[in-house]
Amino acid sequence: MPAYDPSAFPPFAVTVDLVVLTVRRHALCTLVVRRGEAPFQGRWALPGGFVRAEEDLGAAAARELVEETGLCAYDPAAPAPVPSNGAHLEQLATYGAPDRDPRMRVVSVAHLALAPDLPAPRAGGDANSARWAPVEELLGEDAAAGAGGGGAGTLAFDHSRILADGVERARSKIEYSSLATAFCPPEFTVGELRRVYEAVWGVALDPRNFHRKVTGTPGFLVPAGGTTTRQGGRPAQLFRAGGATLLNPPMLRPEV
Amino acid sequence: MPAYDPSAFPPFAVTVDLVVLTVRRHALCTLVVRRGEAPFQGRWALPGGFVRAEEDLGAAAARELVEETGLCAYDPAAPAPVPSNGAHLEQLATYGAPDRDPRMRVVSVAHLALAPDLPAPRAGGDANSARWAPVEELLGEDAAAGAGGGGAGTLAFDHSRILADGVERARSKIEYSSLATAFCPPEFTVGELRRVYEAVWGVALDPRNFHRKVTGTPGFLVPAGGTTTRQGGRPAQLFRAGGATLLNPPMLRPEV
DNA sequence: ATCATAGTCGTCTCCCTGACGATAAACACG
DNA sequence: CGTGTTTATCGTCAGGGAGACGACTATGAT
Repeated sequence: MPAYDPSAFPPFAVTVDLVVLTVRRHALCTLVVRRGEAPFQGRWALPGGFVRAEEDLGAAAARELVEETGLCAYDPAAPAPVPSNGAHLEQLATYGAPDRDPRMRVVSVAHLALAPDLPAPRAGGDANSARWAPVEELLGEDAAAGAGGGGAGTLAFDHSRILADGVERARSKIEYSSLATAFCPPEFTVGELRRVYEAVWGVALDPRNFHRKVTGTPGFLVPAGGTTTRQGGRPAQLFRAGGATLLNPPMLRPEV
Repeated sequence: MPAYDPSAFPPFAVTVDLVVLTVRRHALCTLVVRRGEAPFQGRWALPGGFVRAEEDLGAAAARELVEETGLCAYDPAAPAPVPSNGAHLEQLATYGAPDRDPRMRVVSVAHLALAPDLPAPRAGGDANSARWAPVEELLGEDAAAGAGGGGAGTLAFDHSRILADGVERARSKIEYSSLATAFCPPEFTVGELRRVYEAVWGVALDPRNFHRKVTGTPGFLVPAGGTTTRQGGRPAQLFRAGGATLLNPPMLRPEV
């Protein structure tokens, strides 16, 4: 085995790609930007960019998140003071197939961000080249776009795979953590939280059992001023996310 | 935002580091190698190495695994034919703090490998510079080594963090998947599987309830010839891993 | 023969969950 | 102003799974 030689290593570019998920109009959506350049020109892609020379991976992801959405990533270690435009950010996985970028060897550290519903995307200054796309539309949950897998509306590079991995991570993680509150504004109702679960999982949940589960789990929700708001029918109690991060026992998504 | 310019990117080195876990003598152990060079010379570190120019990340990890242990990583997609010296291999996370290697900017894609108990480590030809170290000894589950966190026996670089993340991944993943069988030989008894859980979680489990759970979960275990073996008392039935990869409902580790 | 060690089968109770009835509090109508 | 609709919230009930154990079985060690 060759010795660890700092001067003889293959040159890599390292980027971060972002899977930014939100719930809009009862559907799970992700932020995509239109490519203006050579490979996959005109196709939609996940936002991302190069990691700078003296920048940590998480910092690069947070920087890209601000540039693309204006969202401020909050540290999971921090206590309650979540800014109103805060988003959950975590590392997802790293993708480095030799041919994933035809121009050169690029290793991309994908990150997953969960954000509450936002007014409109602003692509770092360039408008209309970014949008919230329903995940179902991009992934075609039902075997999209004929043979080969490279359907019409599929994302550039291996971004479809990255998106699929990010969505699956989000779907499984809200089972056993309180992460679903990251999709909600600072104060929210039980019904709003339930609609988040329904949108992410793509299923319908029983309102009564859901209410019992989330209000009965200590530390999950704390009443926020006991106030109410309206969204249709009877006013609902407002909550904010409690300190608990782990849901035990978990709330398993219904099978089949 | 600067355009995607392939010729102007900061130079990175990309490596893979391996958290190879196994269960030896009732204890969760990991493979560590002794560093012979400049930074952290003489300290123990996780095995790893550079990703080659035309090599996929997973391939690089599998190559390192063979070089260090002789273990052959099997693809999770593959069916039953698991080689006797096969190991589970999956990507863990990527670590890229700017100062994690004092010599240059190195981004390391850590991987997690789970292997059955092996005779003895062979460090790619170099013996006695590799060993199976009990995880508890390396991580000091009980706030090891005074202040600062850089205790006496701690690993080089940020490898203690990587190891901790890998161990936590393994601990949580055997809850809801059949991954614990990766620590066992192709044929094993329920008691051996239980001792794996006990070693990984560091708890004692009720043999009766454990037996009921694993034999009652369809697809988890399949009887292997109905044969028996001895390990002390009454002979036990032999099983091999079934096709099921997900455990539903999960087997949650006891709290506190 | 007796003991120690493991494996395996049962039982009992508690808690959680899914299914679903019932009530409450707002709004949109006519 | 009543009625219907929508949503929130509380209750009830049956079934399943898990923790706590008792009991029995089949080996080897003494």
